[in-house]
Amino acid sequence: MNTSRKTLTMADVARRAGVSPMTVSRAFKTDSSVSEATRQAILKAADDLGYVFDSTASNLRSQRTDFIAVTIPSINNANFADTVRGLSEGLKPRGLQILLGYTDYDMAEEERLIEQFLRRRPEAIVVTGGRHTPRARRMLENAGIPVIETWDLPDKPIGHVIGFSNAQAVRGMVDHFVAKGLTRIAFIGGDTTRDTRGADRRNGFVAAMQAHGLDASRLIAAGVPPISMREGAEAMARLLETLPDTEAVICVSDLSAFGALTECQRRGVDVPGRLWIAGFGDYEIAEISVPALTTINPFPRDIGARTAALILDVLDGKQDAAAKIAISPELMLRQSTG
Amino acid sequence: MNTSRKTLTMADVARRAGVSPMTVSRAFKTDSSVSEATRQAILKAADDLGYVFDSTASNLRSQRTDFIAVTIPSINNANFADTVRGLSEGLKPRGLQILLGYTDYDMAEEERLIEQFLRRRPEAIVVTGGRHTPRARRMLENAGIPVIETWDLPDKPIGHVIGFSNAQAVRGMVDHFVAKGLTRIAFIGGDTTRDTRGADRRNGFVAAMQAHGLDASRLIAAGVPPISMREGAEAMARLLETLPDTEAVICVSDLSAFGALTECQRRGVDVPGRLWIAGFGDYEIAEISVPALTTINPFPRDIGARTAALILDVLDGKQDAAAKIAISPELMLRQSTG
DNA sequence: TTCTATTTGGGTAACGATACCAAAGTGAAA
DNA sequence: TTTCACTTTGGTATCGTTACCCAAATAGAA
Repeated sequence: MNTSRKTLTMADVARRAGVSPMTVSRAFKTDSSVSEATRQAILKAADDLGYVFDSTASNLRSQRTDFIAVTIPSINNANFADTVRGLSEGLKPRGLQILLGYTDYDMAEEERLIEQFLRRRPEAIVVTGGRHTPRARRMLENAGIPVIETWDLPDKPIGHVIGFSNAQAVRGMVDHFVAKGLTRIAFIGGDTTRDTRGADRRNGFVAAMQAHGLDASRLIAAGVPPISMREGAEAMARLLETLPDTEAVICVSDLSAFGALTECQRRGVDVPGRLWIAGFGDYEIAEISVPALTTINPFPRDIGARTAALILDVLDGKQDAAAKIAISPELMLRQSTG
Repeated sequence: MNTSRKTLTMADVARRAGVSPMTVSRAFKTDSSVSEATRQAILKAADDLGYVFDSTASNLRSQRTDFIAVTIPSINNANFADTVRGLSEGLKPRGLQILLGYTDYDMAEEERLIEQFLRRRPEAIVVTGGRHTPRARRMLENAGIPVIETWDLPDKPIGHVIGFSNAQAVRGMVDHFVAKGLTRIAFIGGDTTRDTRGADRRNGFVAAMQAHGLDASRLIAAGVPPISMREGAEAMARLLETLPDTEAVICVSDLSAFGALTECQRRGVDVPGRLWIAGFGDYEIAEISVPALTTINPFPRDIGARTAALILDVLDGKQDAAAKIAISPELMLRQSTG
């Protein structure tokens, strides 16, 4: 095919099709005014030559990249993956490309990522959470593009917000347990504030317990966040040894909850007979494990879908004020809690 | 801060720092020849103004984007996520950015994605699997950049290959079961060839069974790939009803294997007492579930890390011939198989 | 002090597409 | 036929950075 390594440009295509480069440019845009006949001739010529449209030139001249920058804490998390899926499905019809990066739950890394991304001139930027380094915050404020914070409801948003209060969601779970007559409730989570949403959940747990006048000190720290199944199992082992009279455990995520459940299975501890276990996130495993896990569904895909819809509205000028969209997480009661 | 919406350029920074734009450009590259004093002054000036480097212009002029395009079947799969992690960690020190897209196990979608990506002029492109539409294959062949196919060992690679034979990996599992004296072995997988690696695994199962002179017809089709926990559970229900004398089941992935296991738990079928179950992928759940699942570890992270290393070598000109790197998946024997 | 390396900084053109403006072509109405 | 409204095509300059080439400054050697 294209054996010569010389770069082909629209000028080459234009020459072959007997038109001007300008017309070639138009032929490659769906909505522009070229007669269908010439467009087909041009696309044919381009195909014959093996021409590949060069976005880098287009980006510079048109000052549009069609990139939407998205940062998530981890690429290996089904919840965030669902948000990205919702986002990308909403953006695809408009030809917007996601520029995805993960911060590894590290705000310094997030700052670096945001800086790298802004250099690439995205049309908008979506970040996870409402907490950032001061410099990251400043960069976002001055970026001159729509900024959407997700998975949280920060007090002082940078721009748009689509999320929920992690603390309040956990409070709902605690309220439910207390209503069922439980008092000795524990929380399993990471041992730092690195995962800020995880820390918010723990804070929500403590606040809710205190609001009920209950002991909020049954906190099992299970290593550096994000904690997963293994850490959940280890934490449960410690819980069973140090606080054997615990009646229920709320875990920072379904993954740690499932790990905790497996530890009970290994030790012959009956769930929910002797101990209740709940998670967070409504991962697939929560629904299918035996027993199925009570959890909280924050509708990750919706977060993504609504973020996409918002971005399109803002880019279309249909939305000028900063939006604040609250998602209502749903308590999913299953067998692991009675 | 930067209230005016007018775009700042290097010329603005140059004026403020009292140097030429050319020197500003040098100050933003780490290895170029500017005195440390002027560099600091320039960076200070840039920071004062709120200048943000414009990659789009840089990309065009330098004909380098520092993008590595990567397509994976699904963003919601821990195996592929691990590969991406290995990749991005290997590429980060060189300032290479991953441009990630997912095909949803659809070759037509992969073709569209590849076309979109090539327009952005990446330095290299990594694809999952060795099967593509003819047009996608042609585009990759003519892209003029390194192409790496992963997670497979195709007969006719486009360029470089880093992967393993899915069929052969499953054959190892069958061999093990047969050596243990089992003969009635079933396979649970998706019901189309949409997931080509999944289809390869099923083919490997059939070939291995036939090689042993055993009945290879115990194939449970469990819906449109990729199948996950729920489909695994449904398939197991069907298997237990239609072929109750089955001694062992190999599942196309650990997720479906775990789903199958939960169905056994719901029905009181003892695993491994009455039935063995094995998966593929060595997901975290395989190690922690009760019983732990026998599986095959294809070292997804290694695939990514070695792909990154290969890309760097090729870009450095240290590697000119097409590499063919075979990963050896490891059989992980756990409690679910005796 | 003179002269040769070496470092540091500047000028100019170009990367390849498209925004903007203008002209030519087309068909219907007058 | 002429005019007008509209569609289709072309010409030119430009987006913001950097490759390339060269000059000035500085350092070190003789």
